[in-house]
Amino acid sequence: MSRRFGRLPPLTSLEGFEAAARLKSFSLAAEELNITQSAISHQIKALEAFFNLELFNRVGRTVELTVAGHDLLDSTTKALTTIAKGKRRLSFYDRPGSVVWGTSMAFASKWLLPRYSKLKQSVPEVQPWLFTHDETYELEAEEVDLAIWFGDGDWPGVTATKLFHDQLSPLYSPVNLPKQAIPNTPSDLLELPLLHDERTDDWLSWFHLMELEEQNVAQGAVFSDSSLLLESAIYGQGIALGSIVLAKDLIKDGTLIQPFNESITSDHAFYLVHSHKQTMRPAVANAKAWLLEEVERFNAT
Amino acid sequence: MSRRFGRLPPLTSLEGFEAAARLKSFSLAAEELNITQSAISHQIKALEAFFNLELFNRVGRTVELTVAGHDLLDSTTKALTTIAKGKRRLSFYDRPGSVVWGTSMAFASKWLLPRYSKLKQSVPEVQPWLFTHDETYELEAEEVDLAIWFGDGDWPGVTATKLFHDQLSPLYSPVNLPKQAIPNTPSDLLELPLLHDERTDDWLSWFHLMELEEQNVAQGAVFSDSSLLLESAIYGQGIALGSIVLAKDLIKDGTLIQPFNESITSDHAFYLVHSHKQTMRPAVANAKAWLLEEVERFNAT
DNA sequence: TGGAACTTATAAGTTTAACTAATACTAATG
DNA sequence: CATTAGTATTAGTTAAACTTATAAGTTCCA
Repeated sequence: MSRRFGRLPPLTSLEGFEAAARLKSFSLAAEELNITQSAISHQIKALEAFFNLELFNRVGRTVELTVAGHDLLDSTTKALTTIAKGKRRLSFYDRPGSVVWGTSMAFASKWLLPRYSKLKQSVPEVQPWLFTHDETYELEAEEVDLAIWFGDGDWPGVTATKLFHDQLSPLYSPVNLPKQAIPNTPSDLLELPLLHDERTDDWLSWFHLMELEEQNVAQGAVFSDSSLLLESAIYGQGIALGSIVLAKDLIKDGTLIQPFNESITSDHAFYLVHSHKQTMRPAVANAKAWLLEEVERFNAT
Repeated sequence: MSRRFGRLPPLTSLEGFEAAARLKSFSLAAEELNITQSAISHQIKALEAFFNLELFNRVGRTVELTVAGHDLLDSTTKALTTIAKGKRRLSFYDRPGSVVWGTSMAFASKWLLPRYSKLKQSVPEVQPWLFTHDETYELEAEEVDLAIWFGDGDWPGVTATKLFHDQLSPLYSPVNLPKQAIPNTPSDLLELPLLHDERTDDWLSWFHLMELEEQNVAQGAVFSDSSLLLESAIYGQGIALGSIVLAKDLIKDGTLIQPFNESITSDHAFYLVHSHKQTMRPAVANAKAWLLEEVERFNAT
């Protein structure tokens, strides 16, 4: 029977090599790994013998990687990173309830967080970790078990389940917005500070939907984060063209008022995303099931 | 100073773990790695102690991975694969001229191969390895140094340099096509067998360009590989709507005739692609430089 | 039902790879 | 040119990895 990976280089030496290559010094590498400089020297020598190649040029009292050494560093770093991440993943099995979520600030604060107590009730063992990040795309779903991304659902290498389409409609605070400012007709809105999403032509689309053409909507504050947009509206700083999905709870309890039923629908949606390559811990599977149920319930109301 | 990857698990044990997990047997793993069953047992135990987790359920005289074990297998396989590929990359430094090319069959046979002797002249030390593959996308540029891909140039994680846009025009063999069949006007073509690319509406586009609308072009052979398409035309089997870029040499030496100057231009182009993450061996850099020069010369004619 | 055929696990001893200590060597520095 | 700061080497030590031998448990089948 023949091995799957052929004869591998001495794996322990790779750790020393990586440190030496990164720090450009055998001594510093030795210090970092709490072994002697001599040990590093031996490790490098073993690797050089294995590959039958010089990995470092010894110039004076310094060392620098050869081209081959550089090449080896690439794959070594990648491999060790993979192992380190794997170790981190395994550490979650110690705390069997851990589920690592990756979501935008807005989704976390306006949807997920308000439902955490329900999650706790429904799946008591789940102990969530919440990682928020600005852009939908940034993470390679490696350390995150479940992510919520906003987009068109077309991401390679992941499993994406649509949760809900986003819809935008004007929203204001009945408490904090000055009484005389409260809008009765769509054109009243033009008298108010308009609060914008990053896509500043959304307001234009909305007025277009209401058959009010060619309005000047380029006034008012712009928020990169739609959670801040809603909060600004809550503070009475104007009228937001906000997500009625994210604001649903706030609308229900009267914190925000949606004066007109009309809303513009985005072609983007919120998706539940996870790696289809990685193994799913039981707690993660439970949390996923809970989320999908909760979304269904949410969509039904 | 603290280590970059934290304390790593015993790396040698990972190889044993991978084999045991894959083969679902400690004994078979031992056989594969030419060590004893006992050694595997110890390795697994060491890993289980390190992670403080069961990696296998021992059921009767068989073993099966736990969920955590499955998870660890994911990252271990990935890491070991990376190391094995890294080793393979380093092996090319032994034969310092090796350059691994990845191209489509068509580009290899119609463009690259005819120029190999020039490459040899210009960069004598280069010893090329040619990997052909059907689809542009399939390879993660890991073992391939230089690839030529056909597409829109928008691929993540790689450096892509445009070589030339593709253009399609009718082509036939003056020798093998029956004399009476030789076309004088575009509409003559409709009397001949039309040879197609996979995108079978290209012929329609060409007739449209010639202001001959709504023709029935759905006759004749279809080739998945544009190299075969040209060869079919060379054999006189019909008239191909072929790439005048790939066929340039053949047109020049009279093997193929391009009866009309008009050609349709694709929005896709040929790109030279390589990883921007991986280190480039000197021979690869030389080969790249040669290719770009050669393409410039080719485009100038 | 009992024992042959396979497993994995364990205890004890061995080998070998990895590491240390001490020192040699070399290049840079002031 | 001595000092300092790095790597290399040699020889010896330690600890990890492995082997041998055996135990203990399952499965299979006569």
